[in-house]
Amino acid sequence: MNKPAKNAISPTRQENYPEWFQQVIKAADMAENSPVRGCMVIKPWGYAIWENMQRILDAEFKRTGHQNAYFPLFIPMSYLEKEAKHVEGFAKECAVVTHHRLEDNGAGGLRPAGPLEEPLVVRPTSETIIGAMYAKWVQSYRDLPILINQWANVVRWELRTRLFLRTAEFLWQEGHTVHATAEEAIAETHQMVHVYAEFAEKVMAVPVIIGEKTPGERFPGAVTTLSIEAMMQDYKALQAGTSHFLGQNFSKAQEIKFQDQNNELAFAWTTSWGVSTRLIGALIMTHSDDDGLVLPPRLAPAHVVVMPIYRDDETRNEVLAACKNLKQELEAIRYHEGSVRVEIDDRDLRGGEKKWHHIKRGVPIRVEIGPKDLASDSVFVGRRDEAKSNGMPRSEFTASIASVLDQMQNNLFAKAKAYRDARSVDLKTESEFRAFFATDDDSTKVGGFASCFFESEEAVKPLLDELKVTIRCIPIEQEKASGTCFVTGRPTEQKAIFARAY
RNA sequence: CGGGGUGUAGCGCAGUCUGGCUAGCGCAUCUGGUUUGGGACCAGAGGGUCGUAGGUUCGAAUCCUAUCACCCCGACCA
Repeated sequence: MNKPAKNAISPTRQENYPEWFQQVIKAADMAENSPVRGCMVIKPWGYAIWENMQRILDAEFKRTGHQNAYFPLFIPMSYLEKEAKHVEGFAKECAVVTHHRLEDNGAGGLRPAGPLEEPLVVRPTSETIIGAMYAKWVQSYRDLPILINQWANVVRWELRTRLFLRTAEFLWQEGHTVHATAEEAIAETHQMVHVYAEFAEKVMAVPVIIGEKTPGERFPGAVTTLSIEAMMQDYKALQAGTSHFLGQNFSKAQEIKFQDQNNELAFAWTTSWGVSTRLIGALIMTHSDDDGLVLPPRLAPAHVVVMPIYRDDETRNEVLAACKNLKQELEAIRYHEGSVRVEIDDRDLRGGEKKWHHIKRGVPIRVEIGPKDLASDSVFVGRRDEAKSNGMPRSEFTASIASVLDQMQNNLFAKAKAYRDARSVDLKTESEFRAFFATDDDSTKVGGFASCFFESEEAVKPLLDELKVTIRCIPIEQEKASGTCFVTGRPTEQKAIFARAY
């Protein structure tokens, strides 16, 4: 049977966006659901993207003075109870270990043996366990700041899960820092949200808005939560990273105290910040098209896939040798923090099938080399962002590869930004707001980012609940201004981005 | 937790109402052949505790009871 002639992915984005998202992941072979409810298996192609993210972010964390460490997966339940808002926020979604060891149940199966004295919570986030250690480590102002990050998995027992966007277990990094002053901690919080924004825009080619969360959307126990917000192709917002100023809430709950330079005992100021495998979801939903995954070159596990074309064993060796030679030459070319990454695909598959395989996986550049190309010392090149392939002299290809990759990277960002800006509006009244978020039966693609003055969360909540819209953030870079609340009509200086969200 | 739905080959499904050939189809896989600068074609093959347990019956994928799992809508989602 022939595959659809037009698009590799069915349904298309227009037809059914959520289903399209699942199909892109499947077609690119990035991840799949596991036998464990809500938990995904990240397959090599997906994991390689994560490794690229890790490597680049980790270098940024180190550059900004942080070190990596590792803390336990299990947290004594009592630790979580110490900060009231924190418990409230996380209790419902915690997985809890109540027993240790297994024994024969007498029916050929197993059963848990000994109950634990105190249940252990599988970390939903590590503020409490890390704070408990910090309390021991911090005695003097000379012990500060503590700037530590950990790469880990966390578990949040969500009721409804979706690959990469919300899974019961996910991979992330969490930075946890301790400072002597509020100013320093606040500066850290801002520094890290800017690291995330820079990463999103420069590496992921995903335009983001940096903003502050309103009290209702804040991390439980935080004084201030900063986030980066991105717009997906269905115009919904995705929170892609957060950075929290925790004030002294956790240090008081956990007794993180130190003697300052005036010989007085003071509670420390803490922060935490994190990004997760959800970034991969953001990547997919920002750039991919109806032919599958589209990867920004800086994160692509392979920049170039080389496909040898041959009919018989005679040409095979010759063509393969040329492919290996090209791979070697390309790999000697520097590209950002490494070199050009090249794969040779000499699997025994038909050419068309191979080509589509790599299109669906989002490889930026495909190169085909056959006997005719050898004769003319040229290569046949296809770009993921262009429908047609073109022949060109081999030397021209190798000389331009780095700049072509950069150009593709920049194009992706520009395209995503234009897409977002086209759906970002300023709205002044409730009727404008309702019209903007009105549900269209023919399409799930309605709404976008609405920038509006609002009096308070309470004042707009009923309308937001009705329309399933949330306050994403109060952008930190917007100009100070005053206007009138789009719901109550009363004067206010608060202005936020409103959107439907994942 | 409330409402609805589905469990049959790796994936997608038909068959269930009305019990009865050896449980079938498409895709995928494997083999052989013809092909090959573009998602091939022909022929053949392998692959199933019909979610699980019990019951009714000469006979159960099909009827009955219980149970488990998953999906959709809602609630929930710092």
